[in-house]
Amino acid sequence: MSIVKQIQSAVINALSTSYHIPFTEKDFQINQTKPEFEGDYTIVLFSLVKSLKKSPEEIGNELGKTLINNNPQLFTSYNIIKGFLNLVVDDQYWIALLQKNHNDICFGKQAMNGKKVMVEYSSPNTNKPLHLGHLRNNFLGWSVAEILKANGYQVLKSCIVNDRGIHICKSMIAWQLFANGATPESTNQKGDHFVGDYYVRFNDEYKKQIAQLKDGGMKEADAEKNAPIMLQTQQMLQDWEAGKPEVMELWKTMNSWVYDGFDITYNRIGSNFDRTYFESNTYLLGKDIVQEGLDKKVFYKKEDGSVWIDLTADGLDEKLVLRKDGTSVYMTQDIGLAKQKYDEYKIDQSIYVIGDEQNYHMKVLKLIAQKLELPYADDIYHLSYGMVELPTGKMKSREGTVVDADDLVDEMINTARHHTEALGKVKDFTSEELVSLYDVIGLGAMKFYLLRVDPKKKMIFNPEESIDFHGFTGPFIQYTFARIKSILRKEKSVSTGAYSGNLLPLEKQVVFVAEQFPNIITDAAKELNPSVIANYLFLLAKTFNSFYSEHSISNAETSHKKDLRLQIAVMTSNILQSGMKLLGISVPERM
RNA sequence: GGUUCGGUAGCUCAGCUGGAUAGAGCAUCAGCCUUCUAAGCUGAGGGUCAUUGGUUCGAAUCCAAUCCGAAUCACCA
Repeated sequence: MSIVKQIQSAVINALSTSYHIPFTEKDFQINQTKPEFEGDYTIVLFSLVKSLKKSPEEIGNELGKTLINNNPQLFTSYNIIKGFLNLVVDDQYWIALLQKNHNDICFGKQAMNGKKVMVEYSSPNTNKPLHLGHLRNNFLGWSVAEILKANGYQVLKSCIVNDRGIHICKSMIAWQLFANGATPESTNQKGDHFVGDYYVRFNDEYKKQIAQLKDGGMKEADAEKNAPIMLQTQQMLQDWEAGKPEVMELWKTMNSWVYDGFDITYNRIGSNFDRTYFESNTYLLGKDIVQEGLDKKVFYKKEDGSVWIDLTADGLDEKLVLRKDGTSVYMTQDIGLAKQKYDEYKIDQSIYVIGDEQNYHMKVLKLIAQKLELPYADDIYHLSYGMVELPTGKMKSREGTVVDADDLVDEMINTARHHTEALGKVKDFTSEELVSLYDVIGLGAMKFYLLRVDPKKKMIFNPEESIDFHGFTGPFIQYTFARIKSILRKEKSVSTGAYSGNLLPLEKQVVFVAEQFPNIITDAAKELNPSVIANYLFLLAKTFNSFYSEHSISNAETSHKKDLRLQIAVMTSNILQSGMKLLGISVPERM
C-alpha cells in the first residue's frame, strides 16, 4: 500500500475515533510538503473546520498527536503552520521500503486483472510514407499498450491499413502514366517513398490540368471534376471495385512496395501489431448493421435510397450511413470493424488512437453504436491526440511540407552519433555496439520528445531546432541509468540488508520519489497519458543526480552507508528502466 | 454560425478532482571535473497564469461573459 493511502486511512481512523463522525478520504486533502517546511506529507485542515467547528490549529494539534500515538512506526513528528499539518515520516519506513523493493524489477506493476483491451493505432495509408504525425501516433499507441499491460490488462495492438479508395488510385494512375515501368528496385528507392512520389506527381499533374481547363474557359468546380487524370482515377476505382484483373494486379504490386517500406520503418522505430486489418477487407462490413438499424428505426431511408441517422436531438447533425447506390461510407465501415473486433476477441475495451481532427466522427460512431444498443458501444474509447504542427502551420503531404519519419529517424541517430563522438566515452565499443547505441539514444530522444507532452494538446515541432539531448529529455534519463550501471559493474554484490541509521535529506528524497512509481503507473493508465510517466522519470533522474553529485556511493562514509546507497542506486535504475520501457524506450548500459 | 479543444517565463511545456511565496527544460549569466560517467550538479535573472466579473477562509485551477487561435460540422477517408 502506498504511503499516501496509509496516511489517508490513518487520518480517517484518527478522525473517526476522536470525533465520532464518519470521514472518507474526500473530506481532506493530502499534499507533499513544500520543501521550505519540515515534513514529508501535509494534511490540509481547512476542509475539516466546518464539520468539526474548531480552529485549524486545534484540529491540527489533536490530529497530529493522535496520528503519532496510533502510528508510531509511521510518523516521528508533526508541525502546524497556518492550516497545514506537516507530518514527518519515520526514516525506518523509507529504509524498509527500499530494502523490500530495490531489487524488484516488477516494482509498481499490477497483477493480471483478466480484462482484455485492444489498442488501435498507426493507421497508415498505402499511398505515402509515414510522417511525424504517424510517429506521435505510433509512440502513443505503443506506450499506452505498455502502460495498460503494466496495469494488468491483456492488450492487443491492432492496426487498420487504409489500402483502398480514390487516394490509392491516384498514385496508381500517376505510376501508369509517368513511371515507364520503374520500380523501387530499379530506382533504388524505399517502396513507400517511391509510391509517395507518384501521389505527389498526381497532384502536380491534376493542378496543371485544372489550370489548363480554366484557361479554356471552364469554371473551377467543373475543371476539378473533369480533369482527365481525375476521370481516369475514378474509372480505376470502379475497375478496382469490380475486381478487374490488371487493376488488382497493379494495386497488389504497388501496395507490396509500400509494405516493404513500412516494414523497414516499423522495424526501426520498434513498433509492431498483433492484428492488422486491411480496409480492402473491411470496407463492405457494416451493411448488415445498417439493415438492423433500419429495422430498429434508428436509421431512416431518404427518397433517393440513401440511409441516414438523425442526431440533431443530441446536438449533432444528420449523418449518412449508406450511400444512395448502396455502398458504404467511412462510418459504416467503422461500425462494422468495431463489431468484428468485438466478435473476434471479446474485448472489454477498444481504444482508438486517432487525431483530434476526428473527434466528431468518433463521437458519432460511439453514439450510433449506443443507439443500436450494440454490446460493445460503451467500450469504444477515442484516445484523441493533437496534431504535430510546424512553426509555419499544418503539415500537408500534398504540398510536400511534411517531416518524413525516415528522415527524422536518420537525423536523430546522426545527432546521437555526433554527441557521442564528441564526448569520446565509448572508444572501446565495437562498431555494432556503436550502431545500436546511436539507435537507442537517437530514438530515445525522439520518442521522449513526442511523449513528454500531454497527448491531447497539439504540439509544435521546429525542424530548424534539433531535438535536445540535455535537460528534460530521453538521453538525460538514459545517461542517469548508464551512470548507475557503471557503478554497479564495479561492485561485486549489493547487500540486501536493512540500514539501521538515519537518512540524509538527499538519500531520503530519492526513496521518497521512488515510492511513488506504482501510483504513477496507475495514474498514467487512468488518463491513458504517457507524459505522466515521462515527467515522473525526469523527476526521479534529477533527484538521483542531485544525490549522486553530493554523496559518493562507492566511497561512502561507512560500509553500511555504502550498502544503503547501492540499494538506492539499484532501485532507481530499475525504475528508470521499467519506466522507459513503458514509453517504448531502451536504456543503454553505457553511453 | 453550431459544437469541441486550447491561451501559464523570450521559446517548448508541467501544474487544472481549489491550498502555503506559480514550477521544469531550453536560451542568458555566474560557479563546480587530479575523487563513482560534466549528456551532470549548484545558483541568478526572467510571470498582470489572455481579459473582466463571480463563487469562498483561499482561484492558474470552478462558473459566466469577452478577446485570440485551432479542429470539426462531406454521398472524402
